[in-house]
Amino acid sequence: MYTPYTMSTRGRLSRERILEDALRIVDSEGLQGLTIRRLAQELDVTPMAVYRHFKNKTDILDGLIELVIAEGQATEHDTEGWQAWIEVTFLRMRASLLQHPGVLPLLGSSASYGLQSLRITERLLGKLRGAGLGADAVARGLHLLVSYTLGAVAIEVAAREQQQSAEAGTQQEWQRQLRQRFESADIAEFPNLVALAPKLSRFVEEAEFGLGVRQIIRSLTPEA
Amino acid sequence: MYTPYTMSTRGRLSRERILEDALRIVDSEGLQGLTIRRLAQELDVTPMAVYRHFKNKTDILDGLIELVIAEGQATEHDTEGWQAWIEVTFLRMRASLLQHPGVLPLLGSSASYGLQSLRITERLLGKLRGAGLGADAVARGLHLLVSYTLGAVAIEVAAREQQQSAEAGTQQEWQRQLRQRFESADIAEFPNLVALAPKLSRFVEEAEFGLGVRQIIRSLTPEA
DNA sequence: ACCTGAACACCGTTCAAGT
DNA sequence: ACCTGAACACCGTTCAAGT
Repeated sequence: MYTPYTMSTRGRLSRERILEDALRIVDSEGLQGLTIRRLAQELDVTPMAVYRHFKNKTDILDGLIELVIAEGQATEHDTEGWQAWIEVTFLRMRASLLQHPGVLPLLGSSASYGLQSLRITERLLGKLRGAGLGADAVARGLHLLVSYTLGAVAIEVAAREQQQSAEAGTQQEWQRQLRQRFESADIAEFPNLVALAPKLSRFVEEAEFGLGVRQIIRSLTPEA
Repeated sequence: MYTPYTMSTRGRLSRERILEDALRIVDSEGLQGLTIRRLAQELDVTPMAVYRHFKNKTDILDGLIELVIAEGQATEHDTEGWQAWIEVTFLRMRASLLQHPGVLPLLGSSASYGLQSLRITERLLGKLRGAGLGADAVARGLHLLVSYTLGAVAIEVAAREQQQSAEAGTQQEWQRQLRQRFESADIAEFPNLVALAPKLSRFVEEAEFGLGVRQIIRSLTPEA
């Protein structure tokens, strides 16, 4: 029997395909653009079809985080030297999160204990222990690096959004607007912010993030 | 003319009173519990009355962040010594965010350029410059400390939620469940995670957070 | 100036039914 | 087994009206 509908180019539904479409929607329209109904429309299907593969919307959101983390392949490289390896790994982590800024708010909620996250953590712990660090230094080192990366990306995304909504195309224009805001404030006095604004606004660049990671790595090994 | 309704014990509407009620709802029911309709009900008012004071829901959410930051009074202390002062400031920041975990997802979105945030930043910059650090060290130091704090709190909140939803009352019970999950995983091999689990799960405590902050502070001053 | 009421265009999710 | 259709109890927000 020939059934043209089930043979359509879009193929059949699956967790994978649903998550891919969901991520595309989040990338182009933000997290709030992702609704079950909108997603179903993208999949050429009724909203309820999605519930055959995910138990609810939270389930989809948890899957999205895992997808982004897996896609990033943060630990899939063989950089020489454990310190350089760690640095590259976190640079990749940052890059993959920045590619999907919409999922960031999800990290602060409840997931990140998925299989993909655990795998990356396992590999990082292995590298740090292999470098000869003690158990305490390893644990604190991981915590410092992961926390710094999550926070830095969150700040970077927020800064980019501000910059966009302020219609400040260039960095110079954005700095000019920031300075203006500082100076016209109620208290009218943010001398340090004004003086350091150029340095502070540099932290939306990969190079500066890398310096931060390196500084943390350096602080893990008592020089001797 | 006596008009009992406007003299009610709840008083009149204002931005302040709306934000206070909104924060109470977020604290007790989470961010998704905060709806305009629910908020209006709490205020004994029609949903539309809220729109007289806030242009939309985003406006309310931005206000919430500022309220939490202001309430925290992170810089309102006079601890002796710049390093101790910085440490206390970030410990306070962590504490106030943990008191209102519901607002955390908002930090990763778009605000944090409000007046309260800028004031805290200004004071931190002043302290760091006063300690004799160069402009680059000050900028990177602030970035490291703020990023670390945001990330660490996000992880801490996620961990607490996981712990709660797993109905793991005690730390021991939680560790037992985690270990079980590692060992029953598909790949079945997370040796480092299993070995270090006790150390890793300690990072939901103030003392460990403080150690992280101190390590960053130490890395700012080239020992000499 | 400040609040109300009714309406519009959406949500996530349940349930019973189709093939 | 997998998908549909209709319905339920909600959303944020606009608009015109009341006092």
